[in-house]
Amino acid sequence: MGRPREFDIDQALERAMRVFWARGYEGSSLAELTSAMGITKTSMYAAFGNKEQLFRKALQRYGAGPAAYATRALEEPTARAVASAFLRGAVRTTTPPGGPSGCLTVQGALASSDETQAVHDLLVDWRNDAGVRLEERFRRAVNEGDLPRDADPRRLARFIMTMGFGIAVQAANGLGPAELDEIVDTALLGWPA
Amino acid sequence: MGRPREFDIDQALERAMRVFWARGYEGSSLAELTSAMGITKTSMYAAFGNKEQLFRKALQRYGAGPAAYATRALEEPTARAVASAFLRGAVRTTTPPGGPSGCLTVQGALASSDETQAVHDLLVDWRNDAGVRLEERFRRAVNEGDLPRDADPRRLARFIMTMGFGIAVQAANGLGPAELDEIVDTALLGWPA
DNA sequence: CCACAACCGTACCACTCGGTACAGATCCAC
DNA sequence: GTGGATCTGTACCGAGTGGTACGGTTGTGG
Repeated sequence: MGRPREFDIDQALERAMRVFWARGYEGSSLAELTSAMGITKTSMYAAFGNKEQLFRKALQRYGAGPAAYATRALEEPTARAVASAFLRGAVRTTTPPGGPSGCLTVQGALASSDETQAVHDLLVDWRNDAGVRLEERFRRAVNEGDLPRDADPRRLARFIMTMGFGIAVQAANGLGPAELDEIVDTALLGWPA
Repeated sequence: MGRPREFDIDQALERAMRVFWARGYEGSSLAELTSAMGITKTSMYAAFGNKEQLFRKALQRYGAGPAAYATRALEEPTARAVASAFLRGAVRTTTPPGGPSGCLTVQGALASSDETQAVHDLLVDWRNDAGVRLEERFRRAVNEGDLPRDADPRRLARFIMTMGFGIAVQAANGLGPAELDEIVDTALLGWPA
């Protein structure tokens, strides 16, 4: 039906994701986005709707790609292994050799002007969801006796999430994976049991 | 001498600081800034130079005001007390009852477009300086026998800074002081000695 | 009292922003 | 091969951006 699109929609989305990752939502202009995607504004609007929807799809891709470590970590056998895998995944993702430093979901829109509020809220939910999944995993660990009975899963999950966010900022600050791994080691010193 | 200015420059700067705090550098338009400051663009340019210099002065004010806890914490007698005071100060500053949540130096310009690069770099330096001061304090603690001889001051400082940044993100995410204090407790469980 | 210096407000500047109208190009189904 | 559907590029839109020119206003020093 009709003229087929001349660009690879997947590759274009990947490139848009990287721009958002490096520049944040507000800092990414349509000009830079479409230039990186190798298409014109018109094609972008036809394929993705508008800037906000492009960001939403880029965020989905981020969750399924670079941030998939967060979901994979939940499958580790013990709570400690989950925490460790989560944080080390965060380290690797926020310091990719050839890509932008930091975390898309943190740099995307931490502060919010009126018009970016929707995106801001979207990211708040995204980050909170990640924390909830971690909390549920730790709750399971308590039930399974993997964590002490008096351990507080919510508290532990919030602690790990806090470390993850902090790692994202440190990565944006210029710290490399080796230094961040040391920080993770330090953070896990007080881990229960 | 000429006509004296009709507004309180200190109060105007305070209000500008709060706008930057809530909106970030890019998200703060001159219209919103000057409206909050209660002056016109012309007066703002006459008094502060331009948007970037206004931000620099707002950042100075932030360091001397809301973020002064970071310097005060260094005066605590033990390394543990320093770490605790630092993080609890971060909690209180990032969750002010009537003010914007989060930390100006984190939300200000985490991601950087080309034109905000200067501000971005300024904030990177600011954050790194805070880490260095903490590191020096912990090094002193090792020398004084307050921390174990095999403790790594830089590593500990980076860990505490990471927690501070994470707390800022969690505050922007909606967590309150009580929940953040719990996280601080959890973080300090593994503190040496 | 008056000249000069500084401040204030309006009106404006070039530019960029996200977004769109429209015409031409390119394909598939019939 | 032709109609209709879709994609592409250009040219454009109104609104908002940071920043400024300029004339009117308000003060102080001589």
